[in-house]
Amino acid sequence: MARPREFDEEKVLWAAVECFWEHGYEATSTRDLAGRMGLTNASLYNAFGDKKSLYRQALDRYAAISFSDRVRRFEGLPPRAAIEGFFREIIDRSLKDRNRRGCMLVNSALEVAPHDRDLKIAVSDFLHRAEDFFRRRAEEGQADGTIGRSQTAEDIGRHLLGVLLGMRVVARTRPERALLEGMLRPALAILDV
Amino acid sequence: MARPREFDEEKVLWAAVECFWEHGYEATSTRDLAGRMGLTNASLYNAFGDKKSLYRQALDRYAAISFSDRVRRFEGLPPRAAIEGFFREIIDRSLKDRNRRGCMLVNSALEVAPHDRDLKIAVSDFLHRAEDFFRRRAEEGQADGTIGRSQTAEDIGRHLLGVLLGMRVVARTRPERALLEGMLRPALAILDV
DNA sequence: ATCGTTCTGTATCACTCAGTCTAAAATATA
DNA sequence: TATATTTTAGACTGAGTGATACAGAACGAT
Repeated sequence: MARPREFDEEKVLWAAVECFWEHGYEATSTRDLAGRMGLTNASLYNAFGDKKSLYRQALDRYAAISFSDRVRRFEGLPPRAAIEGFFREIIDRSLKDRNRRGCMLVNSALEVAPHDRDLKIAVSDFLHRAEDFFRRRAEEGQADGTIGRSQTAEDIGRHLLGVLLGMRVVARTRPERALLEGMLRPALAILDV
Repeated sequence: MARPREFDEEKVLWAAVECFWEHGYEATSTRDLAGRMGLTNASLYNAFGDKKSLYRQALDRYAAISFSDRVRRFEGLPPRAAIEGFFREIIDRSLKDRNRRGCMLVNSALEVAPHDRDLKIAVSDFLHRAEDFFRRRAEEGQADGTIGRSQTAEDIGRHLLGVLLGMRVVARTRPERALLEGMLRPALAILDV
């Protein structure tokens, strides 16, 4: 019925993800965004609403690609392999990340979630999902005897969530392999039978 | 020889700490700062230099009071008590923190350190000091037999640093006692003989 | 072909930003 | 009391902020 979009919504949204991911919410201006997304200010507001709405859409897209997808790829594996593989991938990604962008979800947990109700709920939900991923793997491993019972599955889930977030923080300031792997080693030892 | 300052530098600097601590660097304007510090824009620039310089001074002050002081209070205790006490205090503080400010050092590790060389060095230094605190306690505990040797003192230091940072992240979005304590429990179990 | 809708580009809005300038006010020394 | 020095107060700057208005171009439906 009307004139169609000239741009690829997926592509330009991912450009927004990269802006917000690297510089955070406040330090990214709508002009930076329009420039990197390759469209005008008017088109940006027309297609994505205001800045906060665009941030939310970018965060959801990031989460779908960088978090939900990872969970999906690992949750089918044997419990220990799932946990180890998950962390190994995080470490490798962190060390390859030349811009030290870290994890957009963690960045937003500190910068925007404490001051925005909607984003707090969204981020909190992702933290829950990461915790659940670890807890379920622990439950499975304890059931099939590949993971020990010295700690409850709940505590293992909470603990691994903590280690994951700690890695994400450290990776933005001290992306060192020895540090990240040394951080992980005792966590994996807890899983031993 | 000249007109003396009308304000207490310590008090107004602490007001700046609270601004930056709660809202971060970008979301805090120099007018917010001047207002909360109770002095004019000109006095602010005269006394503390530009915004970045003020942030650095605020961060150093925060670290001295909230980090260095804590390390000092616990490093004399028996190793296990030092580690446990350190974490218990973090948990209690996090749960009492109604504004969910978290830890200013961690906040700056994510927001400003990745984009500023000087602050990166400063924050990295604090991460090293936290890691060293835990590692030294582990060394002492392994020497006197109160901490097990299943993991090296280096890895214990790295791991506890990770858990600490993870707690600080989680506390800003999900400040729940069960989560924080469950996160810690397996970490302390690693210390068992 | 025309109408109605939605797009894009430009221009601009009112506002805030970090930072500076000027001049009056205040005080220690001489 | 006179002078030198520093702090105040508040107006001011130019650049940048998020967001909008408007005109015209591009298209599908009729």
